[in-house]
Amino acid sequence: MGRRKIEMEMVKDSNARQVTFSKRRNGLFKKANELATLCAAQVAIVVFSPGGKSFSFGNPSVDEVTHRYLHEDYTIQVDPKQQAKVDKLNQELNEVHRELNLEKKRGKMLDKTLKESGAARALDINNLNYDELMQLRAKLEELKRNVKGHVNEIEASSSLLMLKKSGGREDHD
Amino acid sequence: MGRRKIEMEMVKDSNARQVTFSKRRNGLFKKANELATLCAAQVAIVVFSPGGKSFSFGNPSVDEVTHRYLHEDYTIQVDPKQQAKVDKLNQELNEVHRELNLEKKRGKMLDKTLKESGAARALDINNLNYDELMQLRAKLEELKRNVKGHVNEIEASSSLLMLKKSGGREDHD
DNA sequence: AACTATTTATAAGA
DNA sequence: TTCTTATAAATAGTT
Repeated sequence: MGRRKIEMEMVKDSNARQVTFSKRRNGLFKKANELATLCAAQVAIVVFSPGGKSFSFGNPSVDEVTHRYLHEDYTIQVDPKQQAKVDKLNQELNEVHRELNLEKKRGKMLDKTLKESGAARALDINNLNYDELMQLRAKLEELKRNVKGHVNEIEASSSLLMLKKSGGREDHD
Repeated sequence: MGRRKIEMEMVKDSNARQVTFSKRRNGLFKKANELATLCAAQVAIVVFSPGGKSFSFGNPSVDEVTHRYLHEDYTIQVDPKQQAKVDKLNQELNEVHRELNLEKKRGKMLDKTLKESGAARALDINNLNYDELMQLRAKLEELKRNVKGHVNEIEASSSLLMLKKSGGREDHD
């Protein structure tokens, strides 16, 4: 779209490629914003440059949209006689997910706070003494032991309960 | 971009909005595909229509790109004298993450298997007796109690160790 | 980073 | 929905 039509293959010159990447990334994000605005749609885009740097666009946010995508509502199709029981179990499961999400949010806040004081924080880590480091290491090893079983339990229960999604889903490419 | 210039606000007529959504979603995915092809970039897009239906584009796949985004490598910047200790801790942390990811993959396989036998599976749930349902419920409650603490531990440790990422990251909107 | 000749996307109409 | 077409927007090559 410009002075010449170009072949749809990787731009060979790495400088030209970087320029094209930058221009088209901006174009893509602008289009995404227009789609969200005009159509009241939610949109999330994540792009990695060839150099491995990430760029993102999200409306209302990358996290909210990807979370919705990854956790699209699943509902069990059951005999109406059993519906009450299943509803109760679904409620339990939703509660677990809600708690997980709350904790993740809290974790992010923590991350953000820590990142904001970047340099100072690095110092703190440098100043941990050997005992403190070993304590942290032990904690991580305990975590490693526990995480495996718990994730298994969560996934198994989820699999059991989340069988049929409401609404459709289309994939392209 | 056509017969007339339009205002950048939600299209009021819902039929027109649906048409615009459909056209522009295709345009957006096409642009994304071109960006990936021309620039050897990775791109993931998730869109929810106002009606709540999801559409996605991914190169090489939505999952691969979002996973990379959510797990971008974080590395601590430290005094070289302390580097050895920190390397060891980073290794521990990476091990935890690797295990988490492995378990998630296993969970997905399980989900897939279960979904493939959709109808039959619904029957199985219907045929759980009351005791079995209560057992499952108890399991979920136990999970709920444990999940909170464990996620806390993981996030706290992560926050401590994942301070400065290698490579940058830019957010738009 | 700005410019501009072209190509591409798309709003409206059929 | 799909196609057509007039026009707006994006962008490839240039400066």
